[in-house]
Amino acid sequence: MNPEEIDTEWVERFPGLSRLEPATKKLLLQRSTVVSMPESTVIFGPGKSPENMLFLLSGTVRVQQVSETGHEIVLYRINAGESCVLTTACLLAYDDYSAEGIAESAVKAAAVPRQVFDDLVAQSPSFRNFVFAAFSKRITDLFLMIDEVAFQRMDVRLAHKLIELSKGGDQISTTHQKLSVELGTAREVISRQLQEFQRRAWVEQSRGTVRILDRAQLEKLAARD
Amino acid sequence: MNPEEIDTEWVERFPGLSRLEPATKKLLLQRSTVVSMPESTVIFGPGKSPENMLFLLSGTVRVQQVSETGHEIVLYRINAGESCVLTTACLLAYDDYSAEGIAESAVKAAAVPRQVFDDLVAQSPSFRNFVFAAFSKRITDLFLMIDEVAFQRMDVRLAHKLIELSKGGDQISTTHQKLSVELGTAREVISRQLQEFQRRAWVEQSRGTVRILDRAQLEKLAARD
DNA sequence: CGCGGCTATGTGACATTGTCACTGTTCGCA
DNA sequence: TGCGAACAGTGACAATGTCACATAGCCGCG
Repeated sequence: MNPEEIDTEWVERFPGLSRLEPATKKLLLQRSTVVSMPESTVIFGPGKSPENMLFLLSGTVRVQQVSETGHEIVLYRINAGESCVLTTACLLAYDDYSAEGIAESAVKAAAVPRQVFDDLVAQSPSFRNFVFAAFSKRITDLFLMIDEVAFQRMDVRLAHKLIELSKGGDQISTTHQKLSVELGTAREVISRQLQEFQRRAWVEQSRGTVRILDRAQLEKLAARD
Repeated sequence: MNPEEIDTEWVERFPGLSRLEPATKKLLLQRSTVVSMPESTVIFGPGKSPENMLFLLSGTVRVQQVSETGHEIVLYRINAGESCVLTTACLLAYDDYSAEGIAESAVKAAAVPRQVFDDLVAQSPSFRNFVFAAFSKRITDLFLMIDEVAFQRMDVRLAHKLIELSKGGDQISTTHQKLSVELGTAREVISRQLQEFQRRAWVEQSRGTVRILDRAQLEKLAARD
């Protein structure tokens, strides 16, 4: 909790919630607290179920999975304006699973107690709509991810990920190791693919960064699906 | 709808619903209709959103995905006692996606109109609980599936799938092609793996069937994760 | 400055899996 | 009986994963 940054109007700036009934907004604001967490905080994980539902106001949370074999893969990210509802709900129901949520940057979020969340779902049709839409989006995204992991070529997936991580810029600060976790593959595979991209003058590498030289070509490859 | 098979007590036999409040049960029974569908019915799919939520009373529904490349993979099955809530909800929210649900056997289900479903969520805490538990289970299962597809060896996955499909018996009626769709791989890969299993005398093959000879060895391999 | 120690990256050999283009086999049925 | 469709087998090759290393850049510290 960060007193000087309390924002009693956060609901208005939350895309999915601004159209709620006034009474619902009031309840949300009254019964929630705004919390801040530094980068790298483990927000939830094995044996660490949160007791609150979070609504992300700023920052991003990376949700990833570590399998028994030590392999890791990034499942998805929760950005400002989205909620952890589903992941939180999952943890409440099945606390023996292996995904964890990590603050990828400093994070500010509204924490809503479980009971309040339940009341909101009961009271507000538009809040129900918001929650079910979030669940639905997540499930359909997971469907697409399964399809990609199972059937997509690595070069296409890497090109796609580079475009995504560049966020419009041309410089990406990351390592081959981190990229391999993003895609659920081995570091060596990333190294080889990046070398091939470099050979084609699509990217330029230096220790810890990848610079995009020919975005158009990368996008063309990424579109192959 | 199948008049002679109407079962006004189905709610009682539904594991997740039998503990609902009496008023909720009554509402469910009054406002739903029991429908029957023959095997191979496409219950939902691209461009075919159902207007009702289904609660499966008997039979199973296979949910699979067809990607643009023509590859297929089975995502999960819905068995008697479970509901299509999530998949249906997904379709309502994002009707441009590619998963489809197919009756794997003759299916009997209770159809609940969307509006009634919404009312139930609003009214009944235990129905909410049921719905969120279903969503949560599905999402955690999808997490596990992503992990398996990304990191598990094919022989382990096939052994696992054979055990699962055998349902305790030793005879499985399926083709290499169907097994490849179950695991999201190519038919040739299944053929090779089954030949290896056969060489080790773990299974016996004939056209359209696989017979398990050494379940213990298959289970031992399947446990490798 | 130079020297470890750490992290990041490169490399080659090999195993596994996916793809392609076939062939052969079995089954149902006209 | 012959034909077509579905099912299964095969070999060559490409793509990806695994392993055991080697090499290179970075940083703090004496």
